[in-house]
Amino acid sequence: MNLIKELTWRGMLQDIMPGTEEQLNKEMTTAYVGFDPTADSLHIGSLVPILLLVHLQKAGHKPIALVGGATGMVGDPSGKSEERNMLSEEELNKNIIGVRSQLEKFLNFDATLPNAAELTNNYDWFKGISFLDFIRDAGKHITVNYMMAKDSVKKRLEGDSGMSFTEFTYQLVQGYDFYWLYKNKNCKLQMGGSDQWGNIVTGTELIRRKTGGEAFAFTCPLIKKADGGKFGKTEKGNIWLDANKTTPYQFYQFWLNASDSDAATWIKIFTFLPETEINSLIVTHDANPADRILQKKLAEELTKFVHGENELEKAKETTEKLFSNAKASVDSLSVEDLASIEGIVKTNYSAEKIKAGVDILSFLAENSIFESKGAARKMLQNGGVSINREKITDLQMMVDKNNLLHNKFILIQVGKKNNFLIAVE
RNA sequence: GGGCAGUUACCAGAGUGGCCAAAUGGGGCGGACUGUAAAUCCGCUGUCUUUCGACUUCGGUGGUUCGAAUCCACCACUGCCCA
Repeated sequence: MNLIKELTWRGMLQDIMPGTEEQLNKEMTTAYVGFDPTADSLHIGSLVPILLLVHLQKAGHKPIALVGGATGMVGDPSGKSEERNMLSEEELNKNIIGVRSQLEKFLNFDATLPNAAELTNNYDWFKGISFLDFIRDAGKHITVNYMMAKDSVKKRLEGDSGMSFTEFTYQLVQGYDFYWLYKNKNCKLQMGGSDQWGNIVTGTELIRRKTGGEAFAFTCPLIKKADGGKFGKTEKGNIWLDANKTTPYQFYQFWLNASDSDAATWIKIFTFLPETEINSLIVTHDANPADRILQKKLAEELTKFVHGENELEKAKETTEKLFSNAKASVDSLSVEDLASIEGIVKTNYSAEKIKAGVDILSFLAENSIFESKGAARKMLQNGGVSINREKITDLQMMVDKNNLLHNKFILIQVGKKNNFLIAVE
């Protein structure tokens, strides 16, 4: 399989350095992608770089995932309009462990393979390099003029928040990573998001000047929504790959909610389905967009990829229960149905209080569905709250045992998509 | 070290003594329409609260004033220029 051709039709190729394809065709090539340990889990924004590594390995090359323990301490100015806050070392270490364990799920680390994946942490080599060593070894080979010409730097110089020396140095630090991997692991290729292009090129430049060797690079486009919105953010923040932070159900829902135009682009990027299959899916989808064939397939494939078959099934079941009969009365949900709903917010509530009756505002606030009664009131007035699928507009309403489903549950919806299940016992 | 400009809510950005919880735009949330899309339209968006009202906000601390985001002093931070 030709990696470059594969990535091209999938729309995963933005910039590519001349000679990269030849290099890949010539021999098994080692390539790396860097991941930022800014949080203890990766989110779906990191999914594309991960997929680059997976595709690379599938094509018979050797992937290295680099966790930026050192670079994380510096802070990448790319795409940032302001100086970043520094993470404490402790936080950083926690994050590195989290990120590392996730990457392990997606790549094949079987050491018997010639192209087994590898994980590295650039802190391992940076910790032994002194500042003086660094500015002599790396700094001497790259001019400030060169570094200033980078987009990430230029933007910050033109802006009005300035840039610290620390962040200015970032590209050199990242460049040194590439050089180090080139020298020690025969890594000749770096991949990443297109915002990384500048940093990556500094690396190839450093390699060329220090060793006279040749290194290559390509980047993938940054994923955007068709309406220009930020990808991967919802009202609840990032979509994480960690099931504890974003449940598989929420994860599944995120993809299911993709717009038509996004779904067609995303299914190529985020799934491994072959071109012919995707094309026919698109045709089917266009014939009847309301069925959302693309969204469903996208959501299925990805949830399976990230969380596994089991979790996918559960996510689909929950979706089925909460949405497919949304118009039907709640009575159609059995005790088992309700008890086994997974992935949504569940809370317990005291049976005594229900027996006595609670006013709706207190009830919503006490169950942390809203932060305060005031917030609950506003939402109620906006017509955004349903109890057991019936829209509530009466602010005085009392919640009591008549509202219990199967004597035990209360199903609350805020908006169309936010479901809460209260178990009363 | 010197000079100049600035710091307002999630972001951008108006407001330069009372009509300011603070314009406007973006973002976010909710509603209508739909397909759990997109586009469009409508509402909400400091906190708490029985929509009364109370409380806390305009970098920080003090002050002037009946009254301060607005005036004064000092401090902090940021940017630009000079050394």
